[in-house]
Amino acid sequence: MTARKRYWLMKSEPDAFSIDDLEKVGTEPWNGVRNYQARNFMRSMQVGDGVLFYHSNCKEPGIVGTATVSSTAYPDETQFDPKSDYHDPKSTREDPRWSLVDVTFERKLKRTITLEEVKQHADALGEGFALTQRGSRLSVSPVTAAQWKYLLALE
DNA sequence: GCCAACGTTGGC
DNA sequence: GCCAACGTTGGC
Repeated sequence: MTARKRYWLMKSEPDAFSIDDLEKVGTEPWNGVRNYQARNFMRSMQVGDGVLFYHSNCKEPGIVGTATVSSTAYPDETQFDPKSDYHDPKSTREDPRWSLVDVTFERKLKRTITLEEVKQHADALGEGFALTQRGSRLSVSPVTAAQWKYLLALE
């Protein structure tokens, strides 16, 4: 079964986990997502899908690199760990509530494509792009092939 | 640190 | 099932 490659935007706070951190570890389980919509997007991911890595809640928010999805979704272990910030007492092993995928470093962009710059291209990106949609706080969201191409051409 | 936007929770 | 209260996100 091969599905057509799809594309995603994944946000991370660089203080917590940056593109440099991903480069260092190579592959990271994308744990801690506790939003159903974001979770559902991860559950629909396929190995090989492209990821735009976005730095949020920092001095210069923007797209800083690319990664690839390197596993399909599986249960996020941190939900079962009482000591974790991400612990969810309502989740059970029999019926895990939260999933994650593994994300593997691909490359850092030569420069940050800042949120400010992305906004200047809002019209070209069209509707339904998370970063230019007002009020969108989803940490995982879909990107079209056209948006992917357009954004990386800005680099 | 402020605050708008939005998701979740829980009383009724 | 409504909705007020509360918590979180994330730009600024």
